Parts: sequence; C-alpha cells; structure tokens
Amino acid sequence: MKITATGTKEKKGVENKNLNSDTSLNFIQNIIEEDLKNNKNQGRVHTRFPPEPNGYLHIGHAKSICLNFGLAKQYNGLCNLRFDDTNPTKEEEEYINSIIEDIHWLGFDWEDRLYYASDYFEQLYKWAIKLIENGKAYIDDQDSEQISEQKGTPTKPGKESPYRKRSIEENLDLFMRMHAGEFPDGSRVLRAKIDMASPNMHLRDPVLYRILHTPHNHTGDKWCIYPMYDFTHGQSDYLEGITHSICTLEFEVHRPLYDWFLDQLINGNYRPQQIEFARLNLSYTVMSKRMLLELVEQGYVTGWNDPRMPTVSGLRRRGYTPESIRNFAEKIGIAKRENIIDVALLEHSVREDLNKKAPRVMAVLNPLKVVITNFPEDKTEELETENNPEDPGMGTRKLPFSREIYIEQEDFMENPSRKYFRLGPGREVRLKSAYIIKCENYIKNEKTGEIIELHCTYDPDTKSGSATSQRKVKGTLHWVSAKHAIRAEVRLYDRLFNDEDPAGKKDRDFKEFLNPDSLKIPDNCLVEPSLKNIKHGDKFQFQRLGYFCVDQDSISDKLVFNRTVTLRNTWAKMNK
RNA sequence: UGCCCGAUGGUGUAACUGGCAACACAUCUGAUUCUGGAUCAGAAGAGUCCAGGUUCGAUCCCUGGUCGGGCAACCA
Repeated sequence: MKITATGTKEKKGVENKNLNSDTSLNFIQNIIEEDLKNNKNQGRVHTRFPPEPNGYLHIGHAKSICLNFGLAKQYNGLCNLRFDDTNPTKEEEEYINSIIEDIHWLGFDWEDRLYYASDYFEQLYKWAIKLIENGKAYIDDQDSEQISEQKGTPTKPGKESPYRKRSIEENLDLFMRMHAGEFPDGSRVLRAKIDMASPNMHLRDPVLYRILHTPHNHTGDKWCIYPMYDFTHGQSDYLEGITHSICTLEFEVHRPLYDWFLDQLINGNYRPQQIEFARLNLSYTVMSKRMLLELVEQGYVTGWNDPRMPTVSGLRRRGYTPESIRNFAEKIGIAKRENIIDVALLEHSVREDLNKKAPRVMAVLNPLKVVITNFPEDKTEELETENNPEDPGMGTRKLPFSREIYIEQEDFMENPSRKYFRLGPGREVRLKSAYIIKCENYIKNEKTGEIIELHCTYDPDTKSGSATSQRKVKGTLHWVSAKHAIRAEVRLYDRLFNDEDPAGKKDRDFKEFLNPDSLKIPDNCLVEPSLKNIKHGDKFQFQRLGYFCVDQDSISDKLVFNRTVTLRNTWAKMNK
C-alpha cells in the first residue's frame, strides 16, 4: 500500500515537471495569450521600458527590463526604450548614458526605437488644447498648497476649485499664455475636469501641466510648461503603438486615469493596456532610488557602481554576468504579491554561471609560509594544472612550485579536531595540482600565539597526474610559490546590510543596519604568476575561496580583485 | 476607516481556469571528488489566511471577515 502510494507520487511529479516546463505562464503571459487569441491590436505585442533618467538602474529595473524585452522576444514583438523625461528639474544626461549602457550590457537592444517622452511634447500640447475645447480641462490660478487642501483625503471628498467653471475661451487664452511664458513658475496649472469627489484621489481633477521655466535636456528652452506623468505616459504608449504597458503595482490606482485620457483623446481599434506587477525586493539591501542616492551622496559607498550596490553597474563591477542576472530574473517569476527575494538566489545564479565559465586559479588571502624541507633549494618545478574541471576545453596551464610556498593561515591548526581535514602537526594534505605534504614542525610566536611558519616534507611519489600518485588524503589546499607569487589587492565584499529588510523598519533609519564589515581588504594577498596579464572585468575562481573579478582600479603594477561571491562552504557552515 | 490590490512550505513561483499541491533557492542526509566547490541520489518541510456557501468534489467560483500593501507631490 505504502509503496504504491509513493510510486504514484513520484510518477506524478515527473509528469508535472514536463507539464510545467512548457505550459506554466505568468499572469501577464496569460493576458497576452488571451489577447493574441482575440486578435486584439491586430495580434501585435509591443512593450516598452520607460525609465526616468534621474538615477542609476538597479536589479529591480533589471527585472522589468528582462520582463519587457523578454515578452517582446517571446511573442515576436518589439520593445522600445523610452526615457520618461517630463521633469527637467530632476533629470540628467549622466543618467541617460548609464541607463543605455546598462541595458545593452544586460543583453537587450531596442534597435532604432530609442524615444523620449519629450519627443511628444508638441502632440501632448495639442491634446491638452483638445481637452480644454471639450470642456474637460481648466486653468487653475491657485498655488499647490491651496489645490492640495481642496483635494480632500482618501476618506473625505475634495472641493471644487473656484476656477473650475471658467469659460473655454478664457481657459484657452490662459493656457496659450502659459505656453508663451507670460506667467511665473507655480502661478497656474492646467487641470483635468473629472470628479473632485471620486474615491480615487487621482481622479480629483489631476494636474496636467505645470509652469517650469527650466531648460530641458532634449528640448532646450523651447518649453516652459511641462506635462505631468499621468498626462504623458498613456499617450506616449499610444503614439508608439505599445500594446502592453507594464509597470509596477503603485501605478494601479493610476490606471483609471490612464484609461480616461485615452477615452478622451483617441478612437479606433487600437489601444494600449496598462498592466501592473510587483516590484522586486531583495533581502539585505535597499532598492529605493532615494536611499541609494543617500548612500552615494553621504559617502557610505564609493558611488553608484560601488560593488556593494544593487545597481546594475555595481553588480557588473562586482563581477556578476548578464547571464546570471537574466537567469535570476527568470527564476524569481512575475506576480502581483509583495515579495522579498532571498539574496541567496541571486548568489546562486552567479555561482551557477561562473562555475561553468571562470578559470580556476590559486590565490592566498592570508599567507602562512611553508618550507618544504626536503625540496631542493633553488629548484623550480613546472606543474601542469587544468583551468576548469567543469570544462576540459578550457585547457591547462603551468604552475611554478618551489621550496617555499604560502598557504592560507586558516588551513593550519595547532590542535585540530578529527573533522578538520587540513594541516596540523603530523598531518598530511595534498597541495592542489602538486604533492602531498606532511607537517613536521611549526614555528610559533609564543607571545602572540601566532603561527609564523610551517616545516613540511613532501612525498615525491605523489605528484598530481603521475602514475604513482594514487595515495589519497582527505584534504586539498590551494597555495602559491613564494618567489613566483604576485602581490595583489583583494577586496572582500559582503552584504551591505546586516538586516534582511533594512528599509522596512518603522522609526529606524535604514543606515543603522549598514554592515560595518561589508568591505575588508586583507594586507598581503598573493596570486599565482599566470595572472600577470589580466584585463579589467576578467573573472576567476580563486580555488576554494570564491569568484573574483578584476576591478577597474587594477593596473599592471597593482592588481585589484573584487570578490563577487564566496564558494558554498559547508565547513564554514558547520562551524557556525 | 473611502477606494484599489494581494494572501500557497523558511523564501519565491506553479497547479492544464473545479479532481486533495509541483518546481527552484535555502535546509538536512548519503555517495562521489586532487576545490569541505561542482556533480549525483535522497529527506524533511505547506494541506493553500479564517468562516460560511455552491458542488460528488474548491488553492481555484460566491459571500463575509482577518491580515498585509498602495493611494492625499505643480515627482515618476
């Protein structure tokens, strides 16, 4: 009976697995498939990624980029890049360039479809006039304080503006004079005439245009009135032929307004649809632009691309690959519920990718000198070692071995337990790609307790790869040859915050949770000599330590590596 | 206390639109290993927020709650 039940269960699991792999769609894909079935919008799928150029892209944006470009690819459609640049007081060219670079780096391309909402200012202006002519918009002479007072609260209806009943002629005249620059900033706005008592705050006569005598990155000083987001986004989608306008949850309450403008301004059988999904939250970090900006401006990190930042440029500098980020985006899925993804999943994604791609090399972070007493004093032996056991196609290289080497301080213990597989008095270990050595003696600073040096003997019959090397020992250590090794700076990065949700604590500033050990730079790191001619961005696995990449600060006289992520480490886990 | 949205193992996402819950990460075994990595095999872990209802049968449909999130910028 029991056996049957188990057997049934297993069989079912396999069936479901196959089923899932080709029929499991997220809710947006379901909507699209339904639309396609109904030949909605002539069966087109056209998405867009619409960043505001007021900050750097982060991993949350990467999720959205993968979604939008991914959907377009999946359904043989297109995805545009559109800068949502309707507020010249906050937006900068620097951000535009970084955004373009980051999206390309992630592996996506919009061909010739790079747009700016500011491309549509002329059309938007005409549409505003049309609304006025139809009695659906009016000029309000009040300042923002008065308007917001009249707006009411979510539970109390608003009051109508005293200017709401202005004649169409007067509204038109005033709007054109606003456009002509006759009025100072903040003196007047154009508002939609909808419903001041609407339970949806966004429908209480939202502001459409404000006066801003500020030159714009793309339109120069052509305009001194600028449209608001709500009056811009849906119409821009329409102008670009967007079919599925995907945004995050906080815009859900804007959707009725999005639709209201389209209702007023367009007709025909094509219309874009706004769909909202839940933004990404990652544990042990913050994702809001405001907080990231604060970290940058107040010097908690070295910049937007500090390797500890969850920005795309930070992750790139940290050593993440575009593939690993795309795979991550795939794995986290798309839904509408609030979520906090475990950073461990992001870390898993890089390890998975780098495991296949990164050449293995030897580096010692905290060197402990080892003298191989029975190895000839001036001899250097060239040992052959594979570059990546996961991929023999990556070839082999030579490793110099000599009488004095360095191993990791953590790889020796004076009084080790039986579960410790490394070096201790009288113990044997294998040196990776070299010989088995035995610890015969050690020198200790009796005052500090520090181990200064180890004296070992090697067994010449145990050379890696040789016919006589069959002897087995439990532990294998990485090492570098003392006289051949190169000094390097190695930056050991860890998570930026100690708390899983630093931004989610009421009455506590997120900066209180900053991890003081998010960056450690040990003093005397040594790497094997084959690393002499590396390039910025090159990625390696430092054997037994983790994945590292060459930082942009690296020069040939002073190599600099960033730790992307450690290897999984069951030993470290056992000792917690 | 108005409107909108959400609720499935520790985390995230599924479940062919009604047939008693799957996958990934994390966790834990064991095998294997010249990386305490990788790989392989396996285990544990939710009975789907609660209460009613419809139905032969509900994670899925209906009703009412509860809890969480969003909405009051001339920001996006």
